[in-house]
Amino acid sequence: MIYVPSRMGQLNRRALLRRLQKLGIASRAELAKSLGMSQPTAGKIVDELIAADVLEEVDMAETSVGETSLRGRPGRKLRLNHSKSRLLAIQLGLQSTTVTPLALGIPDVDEWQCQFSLAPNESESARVWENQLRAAAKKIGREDFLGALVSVPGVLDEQANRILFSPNLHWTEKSDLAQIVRRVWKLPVLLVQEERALALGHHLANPDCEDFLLVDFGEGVGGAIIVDGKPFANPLPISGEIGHTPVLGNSRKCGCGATGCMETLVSLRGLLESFSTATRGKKNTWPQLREHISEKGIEPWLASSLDAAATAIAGALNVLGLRRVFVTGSLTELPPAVMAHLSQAIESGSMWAKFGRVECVAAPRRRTAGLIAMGIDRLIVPDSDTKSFSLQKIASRNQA
Amino acid sequence: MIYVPSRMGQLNRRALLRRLQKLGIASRAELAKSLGMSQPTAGKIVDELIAADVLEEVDMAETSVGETSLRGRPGRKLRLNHSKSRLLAIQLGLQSTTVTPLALGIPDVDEWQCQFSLAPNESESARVWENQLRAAAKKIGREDFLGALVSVPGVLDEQANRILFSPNLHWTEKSDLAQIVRRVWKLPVLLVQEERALALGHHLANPDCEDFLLVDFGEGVGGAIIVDGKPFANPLPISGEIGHTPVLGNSRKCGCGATGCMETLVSLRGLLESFSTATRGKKNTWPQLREHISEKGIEPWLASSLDAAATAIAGALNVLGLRRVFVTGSLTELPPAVMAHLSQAIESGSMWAKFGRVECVAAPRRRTAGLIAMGIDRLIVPDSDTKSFSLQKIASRNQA
DNA sequence: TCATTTAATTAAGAAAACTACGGAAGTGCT
DNA sequence: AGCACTTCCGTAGTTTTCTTAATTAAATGA
Repeated sequence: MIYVPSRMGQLNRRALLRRLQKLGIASRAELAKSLGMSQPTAGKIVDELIAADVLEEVDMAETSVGETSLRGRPGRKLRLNHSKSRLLAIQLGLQSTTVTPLALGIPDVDEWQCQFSLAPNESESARVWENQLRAAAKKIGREDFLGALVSVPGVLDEQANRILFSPNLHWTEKSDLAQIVRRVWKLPVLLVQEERALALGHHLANPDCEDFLLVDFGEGVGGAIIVDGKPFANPLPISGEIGHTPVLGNSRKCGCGATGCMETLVSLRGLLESFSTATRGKKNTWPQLREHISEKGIEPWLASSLDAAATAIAGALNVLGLRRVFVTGSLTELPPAVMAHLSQAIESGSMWAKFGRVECVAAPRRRTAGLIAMGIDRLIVPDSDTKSFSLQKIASRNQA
Repeated sequence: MIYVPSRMGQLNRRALLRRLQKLGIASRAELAKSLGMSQPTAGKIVDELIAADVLEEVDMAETSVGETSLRGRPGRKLRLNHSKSRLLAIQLGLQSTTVTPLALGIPDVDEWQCQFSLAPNESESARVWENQLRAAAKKIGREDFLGALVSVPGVLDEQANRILFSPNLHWTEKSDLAQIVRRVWKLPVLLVQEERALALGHHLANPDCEDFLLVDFGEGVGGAIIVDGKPFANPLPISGEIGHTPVLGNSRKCGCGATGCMETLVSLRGLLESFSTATRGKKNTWPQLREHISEKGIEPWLASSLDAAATAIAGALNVLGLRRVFVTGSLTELPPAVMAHLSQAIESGSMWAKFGRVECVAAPRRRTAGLIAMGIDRLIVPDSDTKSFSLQKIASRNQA
């Protein structure tokens, strides 16, 4: 059954759900007080969300929370429905695709129920992929999902739900991925840019961090921005493309077509290329690199690459007015000296370091959490796109 | 008389006023249709705003607008009140301070009624400044202003209405400028960061441009960002600090305390320094530079400085997902080849250029327009900071 | 057991939007 | 000029949604 937002004001519903995400667990009364809305309003919204299996009441016996004020009738605590799979998550990666059903609770680690590989350069990739999805669909079975969320790499047009540019998975540019998934599951489908999913996931798992830049090092270098607890977006279907910041004096060709992009230096391949050159071709694998660094420390060739990344990141921090960077991916697997160097270089280039502290720390990739966050935001309490608020009109429109 | 927002929902009022800013002139019916709200609602809001002297009806005889649908009763057109000074604008510059009353209509060029200079290194700058303001107050007389808007350089904490850091006007860091102005005029006072005012002004004058980066070249290099027609902001009192993006290989000391900031290369002083070096000290003035460039074109020393600026700008565009840059200030006074080079360099580093066009054009400084935009946004239709929307509560709170 | 305190629900009322309708103010045709 | 037609704007009454106030529920501690 698809969740149909009934007439209650969406803004309050969104606000309440966001707040609950932040608090993790809370009672109706706590939510009402914390949002400044009346108890009856909060109560009604909660009732609706429970009826729609979005929230669930928690038996307080099982959870040991000391937060409760000791006197008076204890509140019935609420949380995101942890016990029922409401979303279908699909991750499209370079080598493999994974699929899993998800409840709305925040998973500690990413776990995928199905995994299958797509041979690269397959002539009919889209068709093959669809068949693999069908197999996964059989395995997973029919639950009443609210929608499917697909994490995809590349440049994504969220409005049109289409991939504009994907240097490593060119076939996705021509196929309508959302359409394919919809054919298999007959659900609302939302494509989510990979890095943005990571950033959202980090935010959902660390709700106190409301403003940060996440930079993911892998095949390329991608970024995503959370401002005010929301993903930063704008009309252009591009954002956080920090890996393609030009680096003066760098002449490597990038997959994007340009020359000198920062990611040609610090992506997996970029680092290995520099490593190979520095060792005169003797060593060129990732484990060798790791070992090499832990023995020799940060050599000049590596320092200059890291500095290039730090420059781009510091520039982004200055322009965005942020003070926190979370780093995920390959760089976090190298000896800690690497992150230390990067962190130090970012700090020296960042304006905010003159007033306060700039943080740059490693973090795990939380893709499924990000997809959940997106699902809640876009499927469960959708934002009626209308910028002008005629609340009642919007409500009635949604009802239809 | 101070404008007290009465009970009508603020969101709709904001939306309506924004739309009218965008349209310039429109009737109640046009506004209602364009916003998707009902005519009675739009009518009521308009009536309120007229009563508060924020809007005025325009005699259609005088304006020749062909837009009107030819049949039916013609609507009574509305626009921002152009005939009455509602705001007091103050511009705090390095050499001089200027003051002027402003109506809400968008001025074509900045005009300031009073101007006075503050000798640098004055021991009691704050006190002297206050006295100068008092003189200006006498000259301007007592109109019923809604508030005062002060354009200030440096790093501004908008929340606290205080200057955190101002490398060229250190005395402003210690004094409470808002308090000083309030002592002179007894009005609500709003400090506005200089570059942000420029960006807002550009937006108000060109309402179709809803997303852009503005870069101002002068004593330093400052930037400001408009996303979705609104100034981009976040918790940190810093943003758009594009001039302090580190440039690899640049070892000039910056006023901010760091080394290698981009603005040490392309600020007025930075350019002249490079110019002087390139001509072995023979030439070092701005007119000489202008002439030199128009004779010799873009020499390598200049090209590399411009490329550094372009790199920072392109990086910002990629991260923010923007495709438009407006450049104001000194760079626009140089021969057109300079802007052409910059524009070209930005394009080659920007991701969006691979999908569509990236624009980089010169624009005039529209500071007063920016202050008006800020005044409308923050004084006339203030945004109740509350993020959770309990519309009625907010309304009653404002009433009190 | 009962007063106290806090939570949740119910009922009644108010705010701000909406729809529907009617008069006003134009154009264009006869 | 008169009349049909169209569009604008305001009034009146309705609907939606939130609020406050009152009530019931569920705990603690004397």
